[in-house]
Amino acid sequence: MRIAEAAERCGLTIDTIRYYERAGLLPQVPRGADGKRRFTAESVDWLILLGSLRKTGMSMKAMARFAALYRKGDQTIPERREILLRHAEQLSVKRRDLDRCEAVLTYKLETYDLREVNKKAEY
Amino acid sequence: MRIAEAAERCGLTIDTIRYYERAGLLPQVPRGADGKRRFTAESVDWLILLGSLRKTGMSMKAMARFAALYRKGDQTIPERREILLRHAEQLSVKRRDLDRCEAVLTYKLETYDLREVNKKAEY
DNA sequence: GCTTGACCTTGAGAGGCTCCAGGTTGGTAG
DNA sequence: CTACCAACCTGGAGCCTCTCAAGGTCAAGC
Repeated sequence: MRIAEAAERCGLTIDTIRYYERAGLLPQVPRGADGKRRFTAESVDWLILLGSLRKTGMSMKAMARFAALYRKGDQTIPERREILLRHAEQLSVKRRDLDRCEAVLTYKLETYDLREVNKKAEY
Repeated sequence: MRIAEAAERCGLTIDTIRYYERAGLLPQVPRGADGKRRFTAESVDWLILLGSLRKTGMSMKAMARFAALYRKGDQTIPERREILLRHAEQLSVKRRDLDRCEAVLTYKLETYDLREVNKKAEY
């Protein structure tokens, strides 16, 4: 498939995909006879993985490292495994950020409500 | 209190606080006779709110809008309320991102494990 | 043969920090 | 008293991650 379809399937934009390629985050993107990029189901999977990692805060540098390991072959699986495991831990940190924000918002909204009540009570 | 203490309490860096002030995200930061910024418990609360919003994806532009409303006084509370409510909805979107990433990671780790098993079986 | 649409590359610009150089001030040690 | 140090200040450069615009190529359809 071509870049437009790949973009739609993985949820990244066309520009971002090209940017990631330039940055070395994609393991070789073959081109058709027309010079245009061709993507397979696996490369879309890879993009989805990258997108997930990125959206949840992994840096491009770390993703580049991950991609480099991938290119080196299966003997790097233990290390890649480690990277993903460590990132999975980051997810709980992120969740805690969300929880904390939720608490702050709830509190803030409550104080707004209180003020509304007080205002009404004044008249 | 001074900026170092405020930074420690709200979890932002000193640089970020100054940056936010320049960007108009802080409702007036008074200075002492020495020309240095002074923060109160409330301004720390404000910084915590900003930090929470930022960490969970609100843009600085939106936060600037929020700050501008705040400066206009209590009659903007309904609108500020709306902004926070809408952001609270964003939190669930973020949570879904985390869930999706978790699923992707789990799947990926499983395939690594499978390969390990297969490799061992080959010999 | 001309237009249209999907792709291409290169490079600039935007958003959100982060860091650095160089300067001021206030308190403490000698 | 003076010298020094820590904590602050400002302005501006640099970095990361996109995002967009300009200008070019190519294939297909009218």
